[in-house]
Amino acid sequence: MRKSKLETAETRRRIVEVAARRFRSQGIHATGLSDLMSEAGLTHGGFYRHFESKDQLVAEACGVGFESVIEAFEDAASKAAEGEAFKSIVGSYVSTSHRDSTTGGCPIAGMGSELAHGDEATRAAAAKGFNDMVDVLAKRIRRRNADASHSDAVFAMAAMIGAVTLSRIIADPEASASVLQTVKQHLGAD
Amino acid sequence: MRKSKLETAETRRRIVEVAARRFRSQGIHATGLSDLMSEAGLTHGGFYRHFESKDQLVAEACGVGFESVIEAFEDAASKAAEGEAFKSIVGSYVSTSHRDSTTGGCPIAGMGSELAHGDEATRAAAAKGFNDMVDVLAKRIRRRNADASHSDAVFAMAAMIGAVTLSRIIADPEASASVLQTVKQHLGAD
DNA sequence: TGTACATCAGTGAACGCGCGTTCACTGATGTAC
DNA sequence: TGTACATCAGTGAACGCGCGTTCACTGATGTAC
Repeated sequence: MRKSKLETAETRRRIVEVAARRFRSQGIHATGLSDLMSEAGLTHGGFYRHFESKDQLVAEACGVGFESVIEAFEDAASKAAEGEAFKSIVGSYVSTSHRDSTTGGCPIAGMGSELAHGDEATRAAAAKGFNDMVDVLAKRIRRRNADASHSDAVFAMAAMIGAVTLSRIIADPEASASVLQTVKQHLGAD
Repeated sequence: MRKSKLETAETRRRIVEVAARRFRSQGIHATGLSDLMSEAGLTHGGFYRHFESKDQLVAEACGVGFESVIEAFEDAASKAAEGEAFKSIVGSYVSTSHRDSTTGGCPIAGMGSELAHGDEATRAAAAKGFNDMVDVLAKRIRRRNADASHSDAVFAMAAMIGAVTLSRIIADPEASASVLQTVKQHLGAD
């Protein structure tokens, strides 16, 4: 039953992608490896041919999750009109469609409180992801100097993450959307 | 072995308090009822004399958690100089001591991503807690009208929640504190 | 290039464990007379 | 106020279940000659 190197790499990639989706949408603790593996078309026994532990998968899935967010940032920026890239990024992040995204979304918004209790590699991946998001955002902020842009980007990201986290907790659709709208407006992206 | 009504009420209160502490510091899924009960000085079998389910306890513990945060808000405000109440509240929330608090802290910062998957009562308790925090904060914001103060308070809370969530994920103490400092500064509370 | 053998991806059963929940039981509390 | 009985808080064992992890096995892939 041995698979070719290509197939093996493909399988591994598929497991990480499924994990990145499920961890973000359901949470880390709430997602079992058996479910994950069967969604990837495998039985759970094979998991340890690819990973040392669930923790290792969490860290990798976290990294992959951020990659998709960074891509979305770049996308939003490139589609925006001249000088509107910042607004475009904020608008795409602080949105009902990000809130309702079951397959993707920002790892910090989706599993933030669980990441705080993650192992070293997981927290490192999350911190790197955050820094990457900040850097992409900072580049789109017009300020007198780079430090000011960076500081503005950190602040904006904190508000954006808080907004999406809150919007997912608040069950009433109007109240939930209102939080998003308020934060978007205060960041000058409405 | 039956206990008096007073003792029963006291026991129940103790379970909720222990739960409010542990859920916030370790997360909901990561906290077992057996651990909880033994920390409250009981065996786990007695749990269902007080609660219908773990979910019910989660909702109540969430409510109790917010009460302590509201208290901290009022405390910070009352100790502040004239016109500095807003700064004082933000400063106490966006702080390393809140970040490092193992026994308390804001339920949304401590278990935000898990609350998003909570049952109806839990999410209702969380939404109420958020609105309460916003209201207390809004009262301390001097603005032309109440709506503007409320809007400012929602925005500030989102940034504050994001900041503490992030600071708990980022392992490097300097980088973690820097996020807190940046957000505090942008909210005018440094 | 062909052959013999080692490697290892994936299977499926099993491991020990802790989870939330249930239950028979105990005996002090609360209540009805 | 005193007594008989029902209630029920708490115990400790057990329930079924799913968790993360391990392992013997299969057989195609990869490798060495």
